[in-house]
Amino acid sequence: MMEQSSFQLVKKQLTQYLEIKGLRKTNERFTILEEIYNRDDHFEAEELFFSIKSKNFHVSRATIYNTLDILVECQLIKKHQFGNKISSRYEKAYGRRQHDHLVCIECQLVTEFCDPRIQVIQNLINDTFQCEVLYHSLTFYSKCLKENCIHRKNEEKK
Amino acid sequence: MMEQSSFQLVKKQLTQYLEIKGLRKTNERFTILEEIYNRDDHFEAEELFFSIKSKNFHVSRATIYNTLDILVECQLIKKHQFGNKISSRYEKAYGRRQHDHLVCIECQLVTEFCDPRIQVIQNLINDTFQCEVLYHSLTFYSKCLKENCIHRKNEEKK
DNA sequence: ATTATTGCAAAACCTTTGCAGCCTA
DNA sequence: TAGGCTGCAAAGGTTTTGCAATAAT
Repeated sequence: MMEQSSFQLVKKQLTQYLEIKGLRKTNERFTILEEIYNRDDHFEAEELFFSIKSKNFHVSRATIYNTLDILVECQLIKKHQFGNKISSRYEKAYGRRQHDHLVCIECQLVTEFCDPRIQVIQNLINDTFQCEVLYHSLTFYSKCLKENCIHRKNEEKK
Repeated sequence: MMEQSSFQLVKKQLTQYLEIKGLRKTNERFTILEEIYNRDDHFEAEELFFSIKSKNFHVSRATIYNTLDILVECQLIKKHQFGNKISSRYEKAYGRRQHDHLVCIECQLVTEFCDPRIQVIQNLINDTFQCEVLYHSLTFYSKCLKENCIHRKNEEKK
């Protein structure tokens, strides 16, 4: 879990963004931010909805989605769409270095990795097409890395 | 448009796949295949549905989706999920070299590119995580490359 | 007091599913 | 003629929207 002092920085970041944009500083928004920064996974909106609910806060789905959009805009979280699932996934972004993902095609376990070559490719794209890439998505798909994955076990049984 | 002789190869490919899998060779499946191979874009299921309809064939959505799944399985098409749109997109795959995509964040124009470095990264992932990557998705997002893009024009007006 | 934000439910959107009837094998 | 495939419509899952009530400024 993130240290309390670090979370204060994130909270301050959001406060500033809301002020600059003339948006309101509501309890819901900070509750959602805190729940996200207490997680360490790549979660779906629905999972966030239930994890907040389980702590006896109540925030509606509409507010969850609204706030997720805001947090993406101010770059406190990142949004991903891993191709083998329909719903979007999110992860906290503050203070984290650029990375990409390796996803299990069966259980959706997400593993992170960094590779500087992706930046080299991006620079080449910029030059070749005379454009400015704003962001990218790179995901590799393989079967599970998890030793005790139920799908891996199924495979061994065969 | 693909030459007729090339399409015959694709059709044969599908025929063989259906036979091997014990699936039936229906008119609908070949009609869909043909329509796909007459296109040169990255299309959505709904677009395919209407382009077939406009030619006075009739194929239901259920059959479109069913057949798209089959064509992905036998690798005659590829399925993509570009993050800024919800629905999946497809493109023909037969005889095409591996490539990735650059997508306009406003009008969704798709441009293709190749870079051998992605294979280098993939090999490193395999070694590092002792897994076997089955496929990948790499997409760069930028504003439009199209000279006469409506969004680009809007930008110039500002 | 003003008006952005919330919660709720309905709608929208893409995709899947159930089932009766059709058609391939 | 057996059963996989189709079309249709309904259902499913995720996300968005309309609107009245609430709360931040």
